[in-house]
Parts: sequence; structure tokens; C-alpha cells
Amino acid sequence: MAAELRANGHKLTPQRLAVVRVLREATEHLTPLQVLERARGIRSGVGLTTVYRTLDLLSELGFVRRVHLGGGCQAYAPVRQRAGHHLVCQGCHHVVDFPCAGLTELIEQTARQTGFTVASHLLEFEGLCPACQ
Amino acid sequence: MAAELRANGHKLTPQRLAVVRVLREATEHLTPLQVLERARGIRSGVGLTTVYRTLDLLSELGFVRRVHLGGGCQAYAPVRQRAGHHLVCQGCHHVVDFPCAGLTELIEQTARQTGFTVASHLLEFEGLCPACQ
DNA sequence: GTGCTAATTGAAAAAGTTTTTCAGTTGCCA
DNA sequence: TGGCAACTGAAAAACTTTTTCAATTAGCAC
Ligand SMILES: [Zn+2]
Ligand SMILES: [Zn+2]
Ligand SMILES: [Zn+2]
Ligand SMILES: [Zn+2]
Repeated sequence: MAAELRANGHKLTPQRLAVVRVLREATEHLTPLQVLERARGIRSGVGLTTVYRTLDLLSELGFVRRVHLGGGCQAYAPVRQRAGHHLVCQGCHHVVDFPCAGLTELIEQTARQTGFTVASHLLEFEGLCPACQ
Repeated sequence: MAAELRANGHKLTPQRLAVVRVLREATEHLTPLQVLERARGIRSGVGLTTVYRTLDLLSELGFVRRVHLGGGCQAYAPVRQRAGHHLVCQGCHHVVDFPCAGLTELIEQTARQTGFTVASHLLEFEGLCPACQ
């Protein structure tokens, strides 16, 4: 992510890099507060404000995705698959990406039946990871 | 909804009925504060606490669904189709239901490839309603 | 290197949202 | 017509998120 951040004209501050690293290495979804804790383990003194700002930035750039299932709507997980969505474990909040496929027909059918145009979609799966089953 | 509320052992208070009516008649998604305003138009003196409690109750009973797209995650829309999901207009927040169909294969494929079991899913579409196009 | 500047940062305050408390009220059943 | 558990709303508490602003700093030009 760091390289792409720079490519997009953003400074590579140690605080920002700590947050980026936390999310790159995360296997579960993390709330801003959880990100703060972990980022402070990498670089003490990171502020919560910076965490919020960095999460917004990473969202915009498509490096993280907000996760709605599995406890609240304020958790973030790394995007490992650009054209994909998140599958969350109900037990341990482990998050994996799965490819977005097979929605085209449903989208077209929905557009036809409602008269709406469909510009984007939100899809998440929730279940149990192998370890929690 | 009122009949089913009673069937599920809940009291039919005027406050609760006002909130129920607001949501039955809503064509857009509504935040708790918006629900409060409208409910007070039906029955003055309704409290915000009651709105929150009633929205929780109606969610549990499956009469409303929380909507995540189109501005925050704290908006509610009536469920007009049990086995369905919501499509939200980006312009006016008009919400319609569409049937849940065609996901089985993607779910099975995802389960196979990840080793997770998939218990539930969240799906929302966002676009423009006929009037806003 | 050195200096410049716009971007970034964090503490604090403000704003906003949601939950908890609790005393009083009330729908519903016997 | 009680009786009582469910329900209510005001206030307070608890949280979460955003805004402010003075100080710092990454990255660039020289
Ligand atoms: Zn959400
Ligand atoms: Zn798990
Ligand atoms: Zn519209
Ligand atoms: Zn579905």
C-alpha cells in the first residue's frame, strides 16, 4: 500500500505507515480503536484522529473496506481482492475476500423490474471459519 | 405489523403503533431521528428512547431492515418482501425491495474455496429511481 | 545539505449518537 | 376491576466521530 500511497500524492508519515501495516497484517476486521492499539504497538503516540483520517483515506483508495456484518458497522478489513467482497467469521471475526461473481443477472433483473438503475452494490457473507466450526 | 406484534406477545401502545405506522408508510429509509419526527406527527410526545427500542424490536421481528448504503448505516426501511433485500436511490433515498435470487451458487462456491460455512448474507443495491434518473 | 511549503499530526473541545437508569404509567389478562 | 409485567420518557451516562488549531514534518527545489 505504501508505494501506492506515494503514487497517489500522499506523504508517508510514520503514523500513516503504522496504520497501513496494521491493516495489511490484519486477519480480522478491526474497529478504529483496535487499529489505534495495534498502531501504537508499532509507533507509540499515534492519535485516534489520525487513525480515523487514515482509515478514510485507505477506504477512498480502495485498500480497506468497511465491514458491516459481525458486530457493528465500524470495522475495517484489508482488501485482498479488488473485485471482491468480504466473508466474516461470526466466531473470531476472521475476514477473507471472495470474488464478486454471478450478480449481473440479478442486477439486470432488478433494474428491469423496478425501473431503477443500479450503480453499485454491497455484499457480505457471514459464517464460521474452519477453526471455529 | 400491529397484529403480528400482538401475536408475538408485545403490547400495542400508541407510541409503538405510531412508529410502526411511520415505517409502514415510509418510501425512503429513515434515521431514528427522522422516525421520531414523523412519529410525533402521529402521536405527540413520543420519546427518542422509544424509537430506538421500537426499531430494535421491529428489526428482530423482521418488519424493518437496517440500510447501510446511501448515507450512514443508521437508517431503517420497511421490509416488503421477506426473502428480499433493499435497493436504495442515491438521489432521494427511495427504497424498494427486490427478491433474493441467484446467490446459491456463489455462496456454495465461496464456502468450497474458503472452507467457511456461510450462514447469512447482506446484500444491497444502490442506484437511481425512475424519478431521479 | 538547506530552506520552503503544503500536508499532516494530536490534544482538546465540540458535536453527535446510542444506551442506561429509574420512577411513573399503562395495556392486557384474569 | 384489579394487578402486574411491560412499557415509557426525561435525564444522565457512555460512546463515537468530527472539528479546531497550533505545532510539526515529508518531500521537493535549489
Ligand atoms: Zn453498516
Ligand atoms: Zn472464526
Ligand atoms: Zn430517487
Ligand atoms: Zn439474500
